[in-house]
Amino acid sequence: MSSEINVVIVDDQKLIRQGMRRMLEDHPHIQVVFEATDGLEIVNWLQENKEIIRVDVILMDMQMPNMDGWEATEVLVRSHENIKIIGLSSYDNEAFVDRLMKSGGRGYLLKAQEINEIVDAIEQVMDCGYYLSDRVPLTKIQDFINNSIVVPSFNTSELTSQEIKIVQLICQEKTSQEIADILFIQRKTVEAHRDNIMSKIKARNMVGIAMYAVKHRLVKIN
Amino acid sequence: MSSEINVVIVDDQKLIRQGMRRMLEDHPHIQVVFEATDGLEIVNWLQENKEIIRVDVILMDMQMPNMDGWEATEVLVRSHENIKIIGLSSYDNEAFVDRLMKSGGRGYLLKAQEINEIVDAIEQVMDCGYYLSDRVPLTKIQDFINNSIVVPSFNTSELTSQEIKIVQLICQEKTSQEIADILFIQRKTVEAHRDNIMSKIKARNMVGIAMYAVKHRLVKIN
DNA sequence: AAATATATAGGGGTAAACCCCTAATTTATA
DNA sequence: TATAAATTAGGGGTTTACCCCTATATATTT
Repeated sequence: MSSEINVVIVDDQKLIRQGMRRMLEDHPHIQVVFEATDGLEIVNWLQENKEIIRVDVILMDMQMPNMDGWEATEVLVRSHENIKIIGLSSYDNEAFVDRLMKSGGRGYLLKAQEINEIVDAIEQVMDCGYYLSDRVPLTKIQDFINNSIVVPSFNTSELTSQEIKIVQLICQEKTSQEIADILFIQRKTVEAHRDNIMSKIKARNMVGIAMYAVKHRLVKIN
Repeated sequence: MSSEINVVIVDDQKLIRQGMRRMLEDHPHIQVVFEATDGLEIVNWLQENKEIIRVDVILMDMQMPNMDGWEATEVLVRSHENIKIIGLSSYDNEAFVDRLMKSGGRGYLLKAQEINEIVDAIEQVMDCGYYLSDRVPLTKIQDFINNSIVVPSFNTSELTSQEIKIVQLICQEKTSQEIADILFIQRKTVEAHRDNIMSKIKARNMVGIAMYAVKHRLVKIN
């Protein structure tokens, strides 16, 4: 399944970028399609090139001028939800990993790590959606899996905040009437919203809505 | 005695499977007869091929979608008692080892371990029935020897494999009729299964089933 | 051998979901 | 300010989900 993965490298150090690119060149199914020197550059570049070039994975340094890796990740997961961001850092720091994952990152790598593991990470992120290195303590991983909520402060997705409320209630197995009672609106209104949601996200039924909510982390999985 | 050992590799990562297979190819008395990507696949495959191919050892990853290594082990030690299952994981976690041994596993290996140790483990399991790595504290080993009763508690994943199939199709937004057509059974049968699933997992509707599937990782989230 | 679990399938009814449609008011944005 | 988007609500029809029930064959477990 992992055929032709388009990767972008974001790091302020040229040496790192080039080294990474070289190493990835040994893996023909991985294409480095762009290099950026900081968060701002990649955000702007994607804005202009999103229609032209498909980007699957971004290898993002954390410590960078102008806009650091965490900030850039927060911005990009909202505007380019299908791009998977893997953090890159010299520091094996738990708080760093934490923050990145909360920002919407899909994995965290150390620069000291071997190329195999980087390729692994890219492939695993493409296949499973996430990559968590062996080093990351298990408790952290479970923590992460359990609390993988990111309540979209902003308009994350294409859904409005009222629609998101309805989506969340649907995920709690509420019927339209129950949702109406909770939100003090009419059942017909809930149904109108629900139908809108379905056509927006191209869902066939409420299960589709629930799966969307999970995928876009609109709900907490206990 | 260890002549011609038939091995199955179960891991969701192709890289791991292929690497393992390659490494085992250097040992001509070990044959890799099948690769599966998750617990469900190996359970189903064995069901269909138990008469045709003899399987001696299964190298089973722990963290997998659909049905994880522990669940699969619990199922398989019941239905195929002569197959010896060696756990495989990236995590050197005592609780993981514990749970696997309680599920009926015969040994636990780290992916980081060298191929020699993996071959060792396979041979030792064939000869002695068990393999416990040097890392495992001695007390643990004695624990196992003393309490080497396989406590197959129950169906961990309270769902049967047919039910899991239906759950997965529900998560793909299929209607009962569509599921029936896919599984070559009647719509009424699918509905009976669905109702059973709902009462088992205490779901109110299909969204509840989808959320359960997510929580218990019966489905992959892309 | 008996009890239990699983997979199968059907009858029949109610409520909800689903899928069209229109349309008013409010809020945000160009 | 004009336009667009969001929120609200309703009419009406078809399909599906949901919730009872029974029942048989097979497989597994005790």
